[in-house]
Amino acid sequence: MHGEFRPGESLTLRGIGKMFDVSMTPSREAVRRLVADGGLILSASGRVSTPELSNERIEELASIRALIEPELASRALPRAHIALIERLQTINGTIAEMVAKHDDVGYIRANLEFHRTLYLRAQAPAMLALTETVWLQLGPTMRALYARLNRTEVPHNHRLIVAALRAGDEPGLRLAVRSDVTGGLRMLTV
Amino acid sequence: MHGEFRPGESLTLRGIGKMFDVSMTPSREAVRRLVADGGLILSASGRVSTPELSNERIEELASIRALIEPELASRALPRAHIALIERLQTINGTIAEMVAKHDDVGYIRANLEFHRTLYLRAQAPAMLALTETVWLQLGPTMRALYARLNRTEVPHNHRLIVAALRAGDEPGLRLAVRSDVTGGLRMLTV
DNA sequence: TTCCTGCGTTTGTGATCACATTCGCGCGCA
DNA sequence: TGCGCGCGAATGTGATCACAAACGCAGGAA
Repeated sequence: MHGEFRPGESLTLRGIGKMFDVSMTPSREAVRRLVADGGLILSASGRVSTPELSNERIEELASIRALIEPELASRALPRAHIALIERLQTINGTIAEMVAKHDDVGYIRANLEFHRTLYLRAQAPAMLALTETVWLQLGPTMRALYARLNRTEVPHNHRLIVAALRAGDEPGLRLAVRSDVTGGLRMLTV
Repeated sequence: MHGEFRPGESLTLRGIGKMFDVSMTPSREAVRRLVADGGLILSASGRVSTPELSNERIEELASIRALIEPELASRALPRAHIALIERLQTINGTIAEMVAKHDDVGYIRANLEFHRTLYLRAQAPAMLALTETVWLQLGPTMRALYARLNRTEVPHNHRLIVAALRAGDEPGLRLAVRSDVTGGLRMLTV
């Protein structure tokens, strides 16, 4: 999910086991879970690798994000106290640090934390879980994107999201979230 | 997904293994996969059971269906030839049979097949997979519902869906799908 | 009757093994 | 130089085992 693996990277059960000092059994269970969620793909012969998404698939996943995430943001809006908004601004600060350090994985992690922090307020665990499933599928691909473009600042849409939250502007919030979600992924499709 | 298990039913790895004449290992992997998708829940001590959904959770899952499924139907609409529409009507016939036989599991299975057949035309595999994840979570609960109410005919909304497809009526299709999806689940919340 | 306490049984966990399949690299041939 | 064949290494699969934890039922105390 955080882009620690590149698209198409292949993994082995024994290798994963060594990473975490466990035997093959726990590796297999973890892999099975990730495969179920689309975070890893299983070849016909049972080999495991990170997904290499086609452009169509990327667009589809972006559509799903554009469908669900504005809804989550909208549900979070009535419950967004000032403490939450400040927390989001702090995370934006972290994002700025990651941009400065050119830490791609850190950037993705902080970016997703921004969204998750907001959506947690929606009190919609199943919807959030579904969204995280989509993030999981996009992880390796997002890494490939952010490594390519050279960001200089925090995404503009994050500031728009915070502003809309402050103003209680529901349509503005939906639009800002939608733009933030589709904006980054649009440049993924080569 | 098809409601073969009641909500809160508990399963054991060794028991599942016996069902399919395999050892614990394949059972564990299958269970892990279903747990990842929310089709089964894992207690703190590792015991496995089917989920007993709260009313809030049922409403949330219904919202997700109401959000995604009209989108899938809408994407399928331009590609819905006459052959597809006839296939949907055939499935409606199967549903009528299941109603007559009071076969709850068969009813759920045919009902989901109706939706899946339509959505497959949307050419959106990730979106369909997400939707099936939701169906999976609702499976045991749907069984509990359909066993309770005594249906006498095919759901009216299924006929509306077919009519909207024939007419190429996109707003009507979205509405019919949305009604079909939320209608059944509304009476679940006791 | 109700609650608590033990204890035997059931259950999940992680490790390990044998085996069939597949991969990938190098050799040899054209 | 390019292509196909073959063999050894690597990999996933399913089974089994030892062990610790949890469960659930029975018996006893209040």
